[in-house]
Amino acid sequence: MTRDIASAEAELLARANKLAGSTLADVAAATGNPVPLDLRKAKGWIGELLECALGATAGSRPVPDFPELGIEMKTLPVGRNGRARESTFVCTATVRGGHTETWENSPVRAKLNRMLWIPVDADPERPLAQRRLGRPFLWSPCAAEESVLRNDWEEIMDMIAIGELAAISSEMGTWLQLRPKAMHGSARTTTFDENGVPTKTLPRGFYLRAAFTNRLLGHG
DNA sequence: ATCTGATCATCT
DNA sequence: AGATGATCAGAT
Repeated sequence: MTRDIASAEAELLARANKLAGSTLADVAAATGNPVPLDLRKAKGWIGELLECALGATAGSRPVPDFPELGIEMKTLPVGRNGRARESTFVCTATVRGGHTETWENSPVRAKLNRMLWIPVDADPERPLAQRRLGRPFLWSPCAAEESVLRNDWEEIMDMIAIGELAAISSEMGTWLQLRPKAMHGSARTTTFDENGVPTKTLPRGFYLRAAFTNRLLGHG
């Protein structure tokens, strides 16, 4: 890593650190965003608020939030017990088969390679506006962690490559899992079955299990 | 349509 | 209570 990337990364972390302890109402006021009553119809609101506050530039492109730094930012909803309340969406899964994607050049690895995690109070008893941000931290997988993540990814992608998407269960994967990622249950995208015939299927995404993010929170 | 941001709601 | 399966909003 070059020195300017390293310092830009440190500067991003410093800016995120200044937000630690703020309420969502504070951040919303500073960025000129209204706070919704709850997240039922604004599920991504906290993530979008923090992207706005920190100046993420990726938009909805399938690249890390801070492309020039190679950093992916994620909010991490934490319950009163200090543990993650939800899995973490990583990115859409390429479900169209073909064996061109490798772990090394996959979008999953590009995002997991360097992440800025921002814990957020997600106590459902506390009104959204009063929830506070925790202390952000940068993370990259160590060799052992990357090996597990890579194995999960390869098992899933191997099944997709041979047309066995329909047989993939959400229970596959130690830390990475494949789950529906769609507007509703009748959404469809194209995949290829075991005979190579184009077939419609529910779009899927890769998610990190809470068992994984809890390790990052010190609850391994 | 398909990507991003995720949490909700239900089942076990 | 935890995990799976379903769903909601916005950008391109």
